[in-house]
Amino acid sequence: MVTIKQVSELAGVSSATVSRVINNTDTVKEKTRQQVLQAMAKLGYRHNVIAASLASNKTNTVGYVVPELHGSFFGAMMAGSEKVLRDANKHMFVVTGHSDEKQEKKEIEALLSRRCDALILHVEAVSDEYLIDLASQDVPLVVVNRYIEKIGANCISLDNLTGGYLATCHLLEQGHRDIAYLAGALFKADGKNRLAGHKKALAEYGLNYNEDLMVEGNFQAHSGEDGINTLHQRGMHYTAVACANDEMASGAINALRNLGKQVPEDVSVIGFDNIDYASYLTPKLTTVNYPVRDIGAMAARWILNQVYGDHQMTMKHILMPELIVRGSSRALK
Amino acid sequence: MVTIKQVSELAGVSSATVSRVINNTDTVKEKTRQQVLQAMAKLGYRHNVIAASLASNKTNTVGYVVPELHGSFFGAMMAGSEKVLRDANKHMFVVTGHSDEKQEKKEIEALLSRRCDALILHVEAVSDEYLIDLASQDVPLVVVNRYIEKIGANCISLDNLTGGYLATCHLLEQGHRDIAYLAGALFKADGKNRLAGHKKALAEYGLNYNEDLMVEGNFQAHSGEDGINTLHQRGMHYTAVACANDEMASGAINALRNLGKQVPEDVSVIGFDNIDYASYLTPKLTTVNYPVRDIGAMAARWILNQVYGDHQMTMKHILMPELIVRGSSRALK
DNA sequence: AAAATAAATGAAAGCGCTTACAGGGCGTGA
DNA sequence: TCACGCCCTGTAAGCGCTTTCATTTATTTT
Repeated sequence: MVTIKQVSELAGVSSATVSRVINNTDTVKEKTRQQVLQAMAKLGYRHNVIAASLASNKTNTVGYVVPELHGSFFGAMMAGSEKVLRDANKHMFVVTGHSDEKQEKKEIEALLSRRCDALILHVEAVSDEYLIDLASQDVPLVVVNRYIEKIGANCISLDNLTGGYLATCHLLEQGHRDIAYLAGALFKADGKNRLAGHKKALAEYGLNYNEDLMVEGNFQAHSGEDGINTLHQRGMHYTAVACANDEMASGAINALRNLGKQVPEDVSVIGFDNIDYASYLTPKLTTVNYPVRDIGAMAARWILNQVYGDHQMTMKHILMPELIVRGSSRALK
Repeated sequence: MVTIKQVSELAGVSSATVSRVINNTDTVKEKTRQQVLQAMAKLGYRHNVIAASLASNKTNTVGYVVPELHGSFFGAMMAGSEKVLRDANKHMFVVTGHSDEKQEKKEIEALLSRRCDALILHVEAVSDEYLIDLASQDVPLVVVNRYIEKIGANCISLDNLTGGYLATCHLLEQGHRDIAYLAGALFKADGKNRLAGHKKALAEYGLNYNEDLMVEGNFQAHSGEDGINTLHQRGMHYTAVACANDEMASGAINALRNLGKQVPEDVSVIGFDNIDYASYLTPKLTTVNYPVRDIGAMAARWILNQVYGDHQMTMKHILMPELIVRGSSRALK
C-alpha cells in the first residue's frame, strides 16, 4: 500500500506537506503542490480515510438508521438525505433497525463505535427516554418521523394527526357519514396519530367514532385486504374507507373488488403517503401527500447545520401533509 | 473518550488483554475476562472501530454501489444482501452512482479509500474494461446485474434475455402476432437483453421484428405512457405490448386507457420485474419475476465466500426469471 | 522433584494519518 | 542595513487499537 510517506519522499517534501495538499489546509506553494500531485499520481496513491479519521477524530460520515431497506418509502427518504449530504461531501452509513428495540439499540451502538459524526434515526421501538438520553451525549442526532417534546429541536416529523384529519374531512365533505378506518400498527406513533386525526374530523362533524368500523393493520397491503374482510364479517355498513397508508388502501381496493364493490362508485377509498405508484392504481388513489424526500433532506440539513457548521439553511421541524384528490373517492350520491 | 488503556488500568491488566477479550481472540482466563468486562461496563467503554480497522487492516465493511436509493428495486436488493451480511457481522456502506460514469468511479474510489473489505457493484456507466481492471486489483468485488465474460466468476446477474423471451412467448402463445415493445434504456445491458429476448421469440415464431412497433424509453413509468402515445401517433396497430419493466407497463396501461382501450380486452400488456405493487394494479399485471432479493443475497454470499472465507454456501451466478401470469394479458379473440 | 509443555499475559512496535509548534527564507519599511 | 512579519515547510507527538514476540505462570509428564 502506498502511503503518504512514500509520496513525500518521491516529492522531496515532508509527509505533513503531503497531508496539506490532500486536505487543502494551510498554504502550500503551487510548485510544491504540483510536485506532490505528480508523486501521488505516479505512485497511484490512495488516501486512507480510516487513518485520517483516527487522526482527525472525525469521519465525515452520518449514521442512518431505518427500519427496513426495502419498500419505496425509506429509499425516498434516504435519497433526500443523500443528495444534501453528498453536496457537502459527507457520506451515510445506513443500517436497519427492523422496528425491534434490541436491534435498534445494537445498531445505534455500532454507529457510535464507528465514530459517526452524527446520527439520523428513524427508529420505532426504542423509548423516548432512550433517545433523550442519547441526545444528551456527545453525538448530535436527529430523530425523523417522530416527535419527542423534550428534544423537539432534534425532531423532524410530519404532522400525522393533521394528515389523518385532512383525509377524513375530505370524505365528510363529500357527504360520507359511514366511514370505516383501516389503521396502521397502533403501537407506532404515526399509526396512532393518523387515527387520532380521523377521530378529530368525525368529532368536528358531530359524529360518533364507532370502534367496530375500525380495524388495526400493520401498514402492509395484505392487512388492508384483511381489514376489509374483517369489516365484511362484522357485517358493517360504510360508504367510505380511510386507510393508514397507500399500501393498505391498495389492499383494501382489491378486497372490495373481490366482494363485488366498485371503487369509488360503491365505496370511496383514501390512502396516505402518496407513494410512487398511487397514481398508477385503478382508480387513481386519492391520498394525503407525505413529503418523504423533503423530510430526508431536512434531516440532512439539520446535521449540516449542527455538526458541520453550515448555518445558511432554513429549517422546518414539522412538515405539513396535503390532500391529493384523485379518482378513488367521490361524493356520496 | 474512554480508551482501552483506561480499561486496562482499572482492570489491572495490559491493554493487549483488553483487546483480546473484546475480539475474543487467543485465550484469556475467565477471571481476567470478567474483570475486564466489569471495568468496561463501569467506565462505559465503547470500542473504537476506526482505530481497530486501522490497526488490523480490515473494516468488516462491504462497499455497495447502487444507481439510486429511491424506488423499490434497489431497496429490495440491498435488503437481500443486508440480511446475509448481518448474520455474518459485516456491514454495508452504501453509495449511489446515478448511472453516471464519473460519479460511479468517484464513489468506487471513495469506497476503496474507506478500505472496504469488498465491493458489491450495481454500476451501469463504467466500462467493462474498468471493472476488469478493478477486479484484478487487491479488493474483491462482485458485479451485480451485469455479465462480463472475462470476470464471469465475479458476476451475478439475471438472464434478461430469457426474461424478455418468456414475456413475448407468452403473448405469442396467446395468439398475438402484432406485438409492440416498449424498451428500457438501450444503453443499459438489461434494456438491450430484454429486447433481444423479445426478438428471439418473434424469430422463433417466424415473425419479422418491426422497428416501428418499438419505442425506447428509460424504465420510468412516464416513458411507458410516452411510448404508447408515440405508437399511437405512428398509427401502429397491435394487440399486445411487452414492456421492459413494470413501471413502464403501469404507464402504458394508463395511456392505453386514456386512448380508450381496455386492458386486456383490447390490448394485452406484460411487464417485467414483478415489483411489489404489480398485483395491486388493475388489472393485475402479468409479468416476469425478477428475484431481486435473491440476487442481493447471492452477491453477499459471494463476498462472504471469497473474502471472509465462508465456503459452505452454494453459489449461482445467473438466476432465471419466470413468467407470472395475471390479469393484464389474455388470449387473442 | 525436575523437566517439558501449555496457557496466560505483558511490552512495544506499528497501522497511516493529522496537527500543533517551531524554524527558515524573504520582502518591506524605517 | 536591520528588524519585523508573513509564507511556507519540517519535526514529532500522538489518534486508539492490534499483534508479534517474549516472558511469566500453571499444568503435565517422567
